Amino acid sequence: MLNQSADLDRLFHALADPTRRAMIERLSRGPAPVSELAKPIAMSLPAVMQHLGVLEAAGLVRSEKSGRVRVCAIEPKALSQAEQWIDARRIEWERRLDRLGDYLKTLESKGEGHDGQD
Amino acid sequence: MLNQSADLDRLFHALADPTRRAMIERLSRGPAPVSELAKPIAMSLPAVMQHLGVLEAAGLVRSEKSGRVRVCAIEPKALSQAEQWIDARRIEWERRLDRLGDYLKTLESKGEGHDGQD
DNA sequence: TTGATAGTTAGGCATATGCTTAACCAATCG
DNA sequence: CGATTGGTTAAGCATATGCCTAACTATCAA
Repeated sequence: MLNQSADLDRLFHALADPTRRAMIERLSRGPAPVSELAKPIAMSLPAVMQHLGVLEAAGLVRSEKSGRVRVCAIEPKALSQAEQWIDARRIEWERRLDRLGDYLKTLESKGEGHDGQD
Repeated sequence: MLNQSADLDRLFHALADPTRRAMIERLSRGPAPVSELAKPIAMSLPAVMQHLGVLEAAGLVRSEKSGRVRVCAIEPKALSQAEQWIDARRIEWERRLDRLGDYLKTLESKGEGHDGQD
């Protein structure tokens, strides 16, 4: 659990590209060899491989060579790590709003007749 | 709902930096002026402003000037957009595994005595 | 009105990213 | 074997990103 920040860097960076997201979308429908991943992408194969490298470095995809084809598959754990970070923020934010709401209610019941806006 | 992809690009890109995530973490505990955001960051003010710009461009943060201070606040809708994309992938992926599971169960009950591994 | 505070603009520079082409390697297939 | 298919490596280049310093503007306070 050390240096989780660098993991998140790689994770979100990997997701910040439409080509890479398209690759993930394809892979979430099932494993595929590199050439099939590349098919719908208007780009040279080496470029596709580089994107794949980014996805693997982020832990989002794992791939294995069998014969001369490299089969890629999604690694859903990484995705949920990203989700967890976002979730944690949302929870913090909502808790804050709840506290604020409680506070405002307290004001309301204590000093009837004030107009205390945030 | 046009060109949602560019939105996601900006969104994930904004999240792919530890300084920017730290700013979001701070803001999810409540609004703050730029100078307070900058305090824990070992970086020049202009650099912090640039990060803020990225966050605003991504729709993650909104800010407003009152007097000579600019007060920043989190914009939680943007975060949930990112979450939605991730969620959609997870759902696709899980549905696929369910189908696969069903299929394997079918095989099992039809051809008892085979050893059909994936 | 002068000075301090908070932010902004401009310009520049080092490194990272996203792509390309060309050449190369390794498993099939005829 | 020799050609083809699928992937890989290397080198190079254009643009984007992340930072800096210096100079500037706009409040607020004495």
